Amino acid sequence: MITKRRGDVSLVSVTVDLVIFTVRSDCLQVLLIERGKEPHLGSLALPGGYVRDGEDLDEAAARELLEETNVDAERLHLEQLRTYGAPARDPRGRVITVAYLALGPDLPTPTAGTDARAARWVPVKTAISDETPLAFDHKEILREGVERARAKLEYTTVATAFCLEPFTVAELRHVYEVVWDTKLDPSNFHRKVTRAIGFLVPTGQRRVPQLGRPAALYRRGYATTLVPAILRTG
Amino acid sequence: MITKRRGDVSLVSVTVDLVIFTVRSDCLQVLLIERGKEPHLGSLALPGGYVRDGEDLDEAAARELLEETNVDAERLHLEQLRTYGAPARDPRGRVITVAYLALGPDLPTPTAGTDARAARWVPVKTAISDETPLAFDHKEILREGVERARAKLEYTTVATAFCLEPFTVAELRHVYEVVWDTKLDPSNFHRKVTRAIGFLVPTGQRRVPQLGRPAALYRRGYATTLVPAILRTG
DNA sequence: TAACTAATGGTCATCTTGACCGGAAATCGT
DNA sequence: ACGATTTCCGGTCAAGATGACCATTAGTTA
Repeated sequence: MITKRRGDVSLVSVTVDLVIFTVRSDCLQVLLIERGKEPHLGSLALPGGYVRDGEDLDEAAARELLEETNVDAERLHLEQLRTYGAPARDPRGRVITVAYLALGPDLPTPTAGTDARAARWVPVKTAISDETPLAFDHKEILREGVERARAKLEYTTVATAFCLEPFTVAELRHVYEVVWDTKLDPSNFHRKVTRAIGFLVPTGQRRVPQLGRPAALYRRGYATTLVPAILRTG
Repeated sequence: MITKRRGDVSLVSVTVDLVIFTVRSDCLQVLLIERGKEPHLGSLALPGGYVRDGEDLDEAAARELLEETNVDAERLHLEQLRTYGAPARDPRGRVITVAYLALGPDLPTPTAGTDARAARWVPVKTAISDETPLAFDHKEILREGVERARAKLEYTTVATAFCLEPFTVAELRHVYEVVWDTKLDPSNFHRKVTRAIGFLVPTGQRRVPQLGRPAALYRRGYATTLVPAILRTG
């Protein structure tokens, strides 16, 4: 293991890794790359990379997001998840990684990044299963990302980050159903979501669907916390 | 600024910083140290220190906790808060810090640690005010720690981490009142906490106070999430 | 024009919450 | 000894939230 010191202090490399979720084809999907170099060459992994000199952590996450998905971080919800620093988590030496959670609407199919052979969307159900090995400790990171996303839908308004504006209540409900993997009563969901203060702003427009009654269109409101919360039960 | 590289990759120093809260004399207090060396010599700061070779982040946090407070981390609630890595946050060079939140019962007055001239409890109200300068970005970290602690009391059972077992419902209520800086209705609070599943385990014992009716004694239950949650309102 | 589908509104029993009252169980002062 | 005082803790009640479910609305399709 390579170890350098600055004075009495050990030095480490710092990376950011991204858990990027979207809702695609009725399914919560995560962006994974096929690693293009060692270690773990060819393995599936979370996209990420080294934090550069003079770069803040959030900046590094936004930059990696742009590189891997060609989507401006402005349009996504991006928040820090947790930092992972087990001494042996990377065979190259002491590398700690700051994991970020990114939530966005159905994004363009990503191009392969610099260090990756390929990048693609993988259903979360597949990615977290034991049959899908992931590089480093990325499976643990992914699992915590899923749990964080699920929990945040309860008491924050982040679910709207999965929707392209303007969106319908049904689209928002679909997000909840997919992320939580449950069915929700359309009528009760409609009531909750429209009464929650600052959650949705009606545009006055309507969208005519393939089938059924046209639905009102909304934009995100100013609220970030959801009161009252929408709780998972059962 | 000192910068070293390993191959193409910049190397940074990693520290852990601790936001240690306790409830003392009707007041939420945070453990601060007076720095014993540069930079920010003499300033108030959060306790913390460098992560050592071969040491996991949680281990480093537990070790620093022990060094600064002489309290075994087993008895405290310890969780990662967030990682701070603004490029210029430390004049010594690139140093990122993994902040931890620690919650515990009224702890023994701490001894000064290795890098500190003195360590003492400071009321949070004082510590976050503009009249109290803190070293580095520690004021921002402290503010986020306070907000995290307040939020966690709503939907988790961590409030019991502030209590020495066994404890009474009134002691637990006191924790909520101090952390949230509100008054709570004793009767309604009693109903909520005793009905919340897995929150409290009755010991069958009672404690006779200076004044008033004896109170039943409880221990922590198995639950970590609080259902139903106890929400702050108004 | 009837059938179909999805959006959205309404009803109702149940549960939770906050405000508040009152009894229980201890100590203290006289 | 006995009431005053304090705190614990149980009970009541109205208001609001929730889940289950039905009804209406507004489109398309056969």
